Amino acid sequence: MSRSVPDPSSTGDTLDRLSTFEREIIELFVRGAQLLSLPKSVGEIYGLLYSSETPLSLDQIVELLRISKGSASQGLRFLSSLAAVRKVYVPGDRRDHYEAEVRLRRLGEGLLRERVDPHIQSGQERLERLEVLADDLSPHLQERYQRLKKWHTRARRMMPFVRRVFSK
Amino acid sequence: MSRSVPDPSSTGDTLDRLSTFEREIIELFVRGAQLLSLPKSVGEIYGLLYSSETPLSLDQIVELLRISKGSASQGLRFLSSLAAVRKVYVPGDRRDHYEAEVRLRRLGEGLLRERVDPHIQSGQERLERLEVLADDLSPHLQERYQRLKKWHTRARRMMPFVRRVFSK
DNA sequence: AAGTTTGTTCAATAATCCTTGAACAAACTT
DNA sequence: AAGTTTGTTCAAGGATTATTGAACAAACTT
Repeated sequence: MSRSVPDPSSTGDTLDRLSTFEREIIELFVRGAQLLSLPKSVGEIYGLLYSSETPLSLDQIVELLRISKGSASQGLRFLSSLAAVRKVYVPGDRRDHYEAEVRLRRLGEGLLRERVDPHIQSGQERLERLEVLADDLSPHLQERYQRLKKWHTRARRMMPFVRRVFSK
Repeated sequence: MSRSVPDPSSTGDTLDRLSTFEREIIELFVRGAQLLSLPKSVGEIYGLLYSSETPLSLDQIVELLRISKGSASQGLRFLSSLAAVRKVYVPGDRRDHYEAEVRLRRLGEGLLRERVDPHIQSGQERLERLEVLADDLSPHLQERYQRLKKWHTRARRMMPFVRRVFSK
């Protein structure tokens, strides 16, 4: 199970198992996670799987990243829910192994589905519940209400389009 | 300085100064803030200004939302940095008054400029720093590196396009 | 069936982020 | 110039979120 070139600058007993390059890749995804306000561990796990040549099991991830089993388990579950990682069968090994989904398009789809769509949906419902109140409102609030509805319609119309940006 | 219809169901001494409708609008923006992982107070302030007929001063905001002066000040500063609110001159009043930028396009521009662009920029730099290491890498890591660069290029190319989505 | 491996759950802790309020500065008023 | 109004800053506290690790369950092995 050969891991790639270890960093010579690794310190003492830590005996890092990741090359400089891999660590840089991971950091890149950790920052990406920040941008999306996702936990650091999620970025780490995805980054590790992104750079790994072979699928990795939970305990390999735990060992390489030095995070707890709990974090790894939860992180993998989250990433699975986005379809950002998938389980792959490894002959002769009982453990689940994971690999990264590297097609940007699929990543985008998962994120939109899990994190944006629900908000658009709940905003939709909220606006609908306001509809009944909207009649006896000041002209100003009427205008603002109409504007909100317009935003919302546009957001909904935009979605399939945004999805397409990720394609190809 | 007439505020709009107070909610009849307001409880005791609180004597709410916001109508049901306004409160609903505010909650809508609080949820929106959540989606973007912004502080609740930022959503509240924007929601209040969005629904307000007249520009409001800091202490009016403090009073209406019952948040601290500090929160209001910081929230307004943040919203100003996005150009999501702007100061307006109110004759005969020494205080700054704020009103909401309600053009979706402008809001989108501010958000992209302040929260997305910097990340794309720093990712850019990070990738460039990796370039030098990229030569003596396993074929697999080479491939992943190329893919990352492709993502990045696409993200950059996408930006002006995304901006345009907000227009008109 | 007893023991092992594998992975999940969840309560406790750690880390992070938001809010408050008091102290301060700047600009105006008397 | 002393006092007031207006707004900012920031340390302390509160609230929220992430991570850990131990207990547990399920599936396999001997």
